[in-house]
Amino acid sequence: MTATIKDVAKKAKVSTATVSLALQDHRRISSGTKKRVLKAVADLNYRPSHVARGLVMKKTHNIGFLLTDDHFLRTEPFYTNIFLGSEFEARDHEFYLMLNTIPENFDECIHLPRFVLEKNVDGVILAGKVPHQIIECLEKVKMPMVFVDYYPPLGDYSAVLIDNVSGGEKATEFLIQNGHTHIAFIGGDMLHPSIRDRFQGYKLALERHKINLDMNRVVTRESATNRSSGYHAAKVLLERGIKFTALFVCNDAMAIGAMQCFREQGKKVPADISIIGFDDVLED
Amino acid sequence: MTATIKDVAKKAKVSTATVSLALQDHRRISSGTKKRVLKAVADLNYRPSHVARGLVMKKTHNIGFLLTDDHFLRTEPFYTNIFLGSEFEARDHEFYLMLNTIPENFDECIHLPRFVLEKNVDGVILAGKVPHQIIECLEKVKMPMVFVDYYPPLGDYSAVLIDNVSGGEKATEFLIQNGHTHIAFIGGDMLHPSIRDRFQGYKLALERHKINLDMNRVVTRESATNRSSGYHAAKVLLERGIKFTALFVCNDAMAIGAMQCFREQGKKVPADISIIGFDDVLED
DNA sequence: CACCATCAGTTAAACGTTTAACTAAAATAA
DNA sequence: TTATTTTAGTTAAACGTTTAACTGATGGTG
Repeated sequence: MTATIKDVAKKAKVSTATVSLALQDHRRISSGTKKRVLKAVADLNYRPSHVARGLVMKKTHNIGFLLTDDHFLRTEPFYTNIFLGSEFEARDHEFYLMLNTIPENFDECIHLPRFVLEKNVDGVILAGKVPHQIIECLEKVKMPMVFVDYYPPLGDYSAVLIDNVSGGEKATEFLIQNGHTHIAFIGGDMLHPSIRDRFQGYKLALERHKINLDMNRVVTRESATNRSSGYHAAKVLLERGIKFTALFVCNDAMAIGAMQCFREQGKKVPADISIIGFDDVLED
Repeated sequence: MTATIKDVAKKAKVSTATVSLALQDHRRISSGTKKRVLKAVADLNYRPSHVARGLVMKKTHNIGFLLTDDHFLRTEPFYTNIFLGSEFEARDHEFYLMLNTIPENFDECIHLPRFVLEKNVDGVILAGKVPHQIIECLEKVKMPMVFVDYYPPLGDYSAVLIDNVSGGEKATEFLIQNGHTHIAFIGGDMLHPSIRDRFQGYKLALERHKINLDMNRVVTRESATNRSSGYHAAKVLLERGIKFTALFVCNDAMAIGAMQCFREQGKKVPADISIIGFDDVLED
């Protein structure tokens, strides 16, 4: 089968310990021996077994990646991208990523991912909004955690976030810079902290420029944050018949939907309406 | 730390071998002892270590999942869905799935996934079209493989496929059944076997019903198979000014794009044009 | 009664690594 | 010279399982 450390040791005429140390470039091993070992390794096409190493080191070199299945399946590949990026980075550091989606209605710790139960990961990444239940469960077993694009309402955690307030502010600011004063806003699920923050940024920018906030130009009744809700929101906005020359949409998926609506209504983008989104998602 | 088999053995006052056997429900162990062991297991919240087990059994209970990164990132979550389904099924059988995306321009075996090199998977699933290079590499190391939604041009492999010809036939047949005789076809990347087969099904259905194939009703010049190419193809079709009351689009992503085009042009679906797609992808 | 099966478990080796503790030889210091 | 340190390795235990081979006890058979 595959070569093991013993085969390498035999071939290089040293002990397995020497092979192990040589591969770690340990100073205890002379450079001559290191060369011999490395040659044997190359000849036999040897790679240390992840599993065996994990067993003795009590480190699995695996990272769990948790998100709700609907996040994973979103048409807009936002979280898929985050997963992919994590995988690249993990690979660079010789880690594996194990994905585990969880149902949104995560009822009990019954569904605690196996890799947690089997201590098969050294820590987990939680992407997007996850049920609070699972956070508690993970905390109970002292599993190292880091959040991405979500911060739990209570507790003290490590998280990778973007500055949504400032982002929303900059987007709005950009429109103002371009001479717009009648700027509408379309939001989706306003329960989501990111969306709320972007709206907050929108308001701050208007305030700074002494433009007063007209709630007739704001549509935040959609419960989803996807294309079709963007489409609907745009329709609602048009039906109100109020003037707006620019539009800040809380994310790109909704922005795409909105653009589609405008196109159907014969409005040109950006000739008639300037639109700015958020996320850098491609239309197709 | 976590309980090991030794802790269980101690608590149940048996040897570790007995614990192991009891958990496998081995007939060598009396039911009384089994009860005791199971109780200890429950009390200590014990789960066998995936890693240690893998080491001795020479089975990792991991499955590699390989697809090209662009497949994974497609807006249309087709492969993401396949991945998710595989994960569910794997979970049911106590397997883990390790995803590894590969660049499309897979140049050399340099990029052979680590989990293959480290013998960290028992086999791999290859989803969608993958570079032939990697198939050869995997074959060289005798890695068990199964293809999903793709069959390599040469060789003899296990694969999970749908019957695209028959599917295309049924879709077209359905339109015919509903009284249509002027049925257009929109295709995407015609190099892809699945798309070609669906087109083949379209032709077969027409033939069976003595409707002759008019290539003016067929648009197959798009190189992509996504929303925007569907949009363009629909536009091309309309511009030809030829009559068609129904349309079979080779997949749902393109169908959605086509519908969008029709809507913008003021055509009602299905009042003016009946459309059938392929894949069961949700619009949003 | 001697012999053989069956039952219910235990012992110990094995899987492929890492690493603390040891050793033997060579170099340095006193 | 002897004592000490440094160098360059080796030995063996450990990680948490599984399982083939073994052990004793009990029961059945001729």
